[in-house]
Amino acid sequence: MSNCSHCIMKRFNALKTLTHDELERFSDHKTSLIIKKGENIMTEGNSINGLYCIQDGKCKLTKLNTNGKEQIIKFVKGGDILGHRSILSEEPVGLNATALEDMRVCFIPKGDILDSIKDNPQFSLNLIRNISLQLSHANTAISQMAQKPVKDRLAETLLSLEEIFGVDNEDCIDVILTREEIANTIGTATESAIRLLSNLKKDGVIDLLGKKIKILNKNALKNISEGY
Amino acid sequence: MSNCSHCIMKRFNALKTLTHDELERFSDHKTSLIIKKGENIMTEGNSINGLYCIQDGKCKLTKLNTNGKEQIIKFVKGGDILGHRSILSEEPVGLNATALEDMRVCFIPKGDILDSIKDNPQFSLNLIRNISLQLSHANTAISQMAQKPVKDRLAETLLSLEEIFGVDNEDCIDVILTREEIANTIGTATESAIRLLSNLKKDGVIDLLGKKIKILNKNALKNISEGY
DNA sequence: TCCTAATTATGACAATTGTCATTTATTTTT
DNA sequence: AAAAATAAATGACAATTGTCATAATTAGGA
Repeated sequence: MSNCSHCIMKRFNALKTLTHDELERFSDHKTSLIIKKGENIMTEGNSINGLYCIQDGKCKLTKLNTNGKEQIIKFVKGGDILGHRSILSEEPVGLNATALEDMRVCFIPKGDILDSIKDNPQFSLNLIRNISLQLSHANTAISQMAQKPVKDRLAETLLSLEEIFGVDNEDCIDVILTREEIANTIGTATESAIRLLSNLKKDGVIDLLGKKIKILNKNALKNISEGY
Repeated sequence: MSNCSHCIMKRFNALKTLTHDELERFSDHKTSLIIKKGENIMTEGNSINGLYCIQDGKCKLTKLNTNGKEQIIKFVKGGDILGHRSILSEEPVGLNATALEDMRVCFIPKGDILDSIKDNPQFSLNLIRNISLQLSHANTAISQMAQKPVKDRLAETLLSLEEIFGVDNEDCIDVILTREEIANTIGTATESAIRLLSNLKKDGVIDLLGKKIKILNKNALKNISEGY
């Protein structure tokens, strides 16, 4: 099994402040998992006793609404961590993390994380910053969901997906989502999402190649996302 | 000037874990402020160098959208604290805090807070939990804004306002908001909020006494908020 | 108090968005 | 490769929500 000291994860996020010794301790106790597309890493309401480090692959964080609809709150990819909020707050997990493709994930037991939090103030501060930044993003999302029309939110979401996942060798946004998942991200009916995507294509702002989406005119999208 | 050791604040939130010595230190360095209705305690984008303890009065936390509309993210009242997110994350303030009525507020300099965070792990953990809980609420709000119709969101908001502020001696929700502020909370046009409030009154679910709102049938509101 | 300004309320209409039905295309399974 | 299942696309229509105009009411200042 690979060693945390050499893991790409330690270049990212809060983990980059961990010492060699701490990483060795993680190595000794960690377990590596393969999560298949469609499976959950974490499930809303469950409690967890450790931190998940995403080595590779993409997943969606979702919340099931009282009306039974799925809302996608956030996308997560290699280099990100999951579960730290739940560890720190000692609350159950608030969101489902569902793999969008096969994933490689490491699980580090809660005890080791708490030890590092105690010993390494910089580590715990970075965890707090991570949560704090998420709160800031969430507040922005509330505002946009509440006040922007669906078309603007779609434009915003496409830009944000390219920002998060980058583009592949054909300049398409490098993530595969169903139209339903796009609809569940912006908070609209699947048919509406499909129609608005078609309109954007007709206007030459994006191109649709099967499920792949290519942004042709980023400025136009930015303008649409701001209501012009 | 009053002493933090005897302040009602210390019964609430993260502050309840502070020691007598810490509270004395706070007392020595704190400043008391009166914030008039309509004035800002904090302003979006500004940096702050301390923690605000709300002694008395109510305020709204808002975000200005790119389209110029105000979105109300959260309501805050006596016993709550403001600014800890910004202190911990070392980022500028993300929201405007605007007084809904005259307020009494204490300001405790950042240095004292950071000292307590370092010395008192329980205090810092409680701050994290506070932020973490806010994130959890924010995620729920995203989901509801995205997927629930305006009527449902209004019902939800009325219940939540009564939960937060309680009722006065006439059983009205104990906060005065304009129709525009209600609209900015649920994310709709002022006229729509007015119309839906009128409908709820016509249906006998609430009563409207000027700006005061009285919930007559909490169960009916709960059902509406869940789409029935 | 009266006057002015702001807020609340309501109507009429337009724009947006959702729902249902159906067709076409794509993916998965056999 | 064919069949079955799933997803995407589109039309028709209904429901929701927003905008603009205007009237009624309330609040705040001279």
